[in-house]
Amino acid sequence: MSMQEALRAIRPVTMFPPRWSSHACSYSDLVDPMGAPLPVRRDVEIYGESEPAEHLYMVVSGAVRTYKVLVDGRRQICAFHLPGDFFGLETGETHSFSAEAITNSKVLAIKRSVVMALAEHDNEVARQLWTMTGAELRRMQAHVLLLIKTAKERVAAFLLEMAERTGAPDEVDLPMSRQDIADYLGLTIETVSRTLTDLENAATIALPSSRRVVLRDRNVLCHCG
Amino acid sequence: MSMQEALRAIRPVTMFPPRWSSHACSYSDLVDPMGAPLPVRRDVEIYGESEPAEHLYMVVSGAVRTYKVLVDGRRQICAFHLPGDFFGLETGETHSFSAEAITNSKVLAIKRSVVMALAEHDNEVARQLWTMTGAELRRMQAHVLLLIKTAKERVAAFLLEMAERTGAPDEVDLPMSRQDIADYLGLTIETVSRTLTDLENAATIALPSSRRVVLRDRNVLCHCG
DNA sequence: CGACCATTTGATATGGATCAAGCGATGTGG
DNA sequence: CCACATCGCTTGATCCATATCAAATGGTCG
Repeated sequence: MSMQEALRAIRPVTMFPPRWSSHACSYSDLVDPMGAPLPVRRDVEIYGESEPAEHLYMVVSGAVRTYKVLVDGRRQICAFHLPGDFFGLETGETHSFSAEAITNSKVLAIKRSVVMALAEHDNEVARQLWTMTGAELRRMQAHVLLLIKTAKERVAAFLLEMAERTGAPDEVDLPMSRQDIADYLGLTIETVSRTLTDLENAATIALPSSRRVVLRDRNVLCHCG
Repeated sequence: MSMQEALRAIRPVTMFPPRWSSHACSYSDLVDPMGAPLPVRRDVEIYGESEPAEHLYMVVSGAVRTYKVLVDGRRQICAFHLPGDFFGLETGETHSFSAEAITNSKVLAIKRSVVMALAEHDNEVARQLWTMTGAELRRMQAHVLLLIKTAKERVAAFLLEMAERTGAPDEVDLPMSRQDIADYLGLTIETVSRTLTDLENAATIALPSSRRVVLRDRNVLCHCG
């Protein structure tokens, strides 16, 4: 039985209606049992860093960012999570990041205790948990390699990554703002914007609108920028 | 039974004498079964990236670096591994990095197939594997946060990390060269050197020798540099 | 239409890279 | 035992990619 099958097999216990008001309280206060996919509105926090990690999550629709804010206010986005992606599966007792919906999204919240109990008896579930964490690790390793490259290389790699992950071969609809992209790539919005303009001028990409990118020359994108 | 106890319980099958000649062939060609700690000389490769990941490793003594070399020759050191640390435990079929001894070291090589078989029957071993990967993930996340900071902050954080990990409260003996540090922090040797000199001039650290650092003001080091 | 927000574009500043030279240990051969 | 080569590290001078500051543009919603 795969992880996802296992998760699906858990009978929804309760479904909470989407009636919290903006940032008033944390999403995770409300989602105690595992339930049906829950709507989260744009920019609403799903959990905060250092909160106890009682759940892990799967994106059903929309997009989620996990991030950390440094003391001086700088924000580093750790990852973007798209439909099908799990997030919040750190092994420790508390979350190491915060998570917010980028657009109105639906996420499935799963009680850690339930998964852990399942893993106890089902080796396959335990292995899936490990594999998922390993995939996350690989992504972080790739991110480290990104951060030592030039602005052009980072933006190009980001576009390729997004194209890859959304499945669309050479057209991407970005759910996130320039600020989100900048905070993910360790750049400023101005540099991201300028780099995109440069790529467009070089006919490597096209920008029908600011959130829509057409990859016109994957080859050039791959070989740096 | 803990992971380490489990690993200890595996009877050494063969011990290979340390008789390979420098880079002539990969260390991992020689270490087929799990055996007693094996000596690896300074700068000798333990495994290369994209080699099949047949083993995972534990540092017994010395220090190991895992790294990746980009097409243009830049090298990014992903992690330093000190005695007691495991490395090479990616979940995929092949290693995603290369590993080399920084100083003459001893490493324990463990067959993945043996560990996997063990994990199959022993939930505790499976859980340990997961926890270790989770710890690695956290370290990578911390590394990403490092790479968006200033040179001074990176160097300060590096010194604190090393002090933390070696256990010595305020004196560190660095096993690695300035180039290693630079490639870990995403800086140049010149910048690392200058930053250390600045910290010394500010009486935040002392440098009895280039490889030995005394932390004189942890507080200042924590609050940036 | 007008306010607002995200994005782009322009001008300037700067942190760290690069290029280049000097210095201090360690080791080797005469 | 000392000249000398080597290697890792430090220091200095200059350059450049990206940040920063500032303003213009454009799209969206009341």
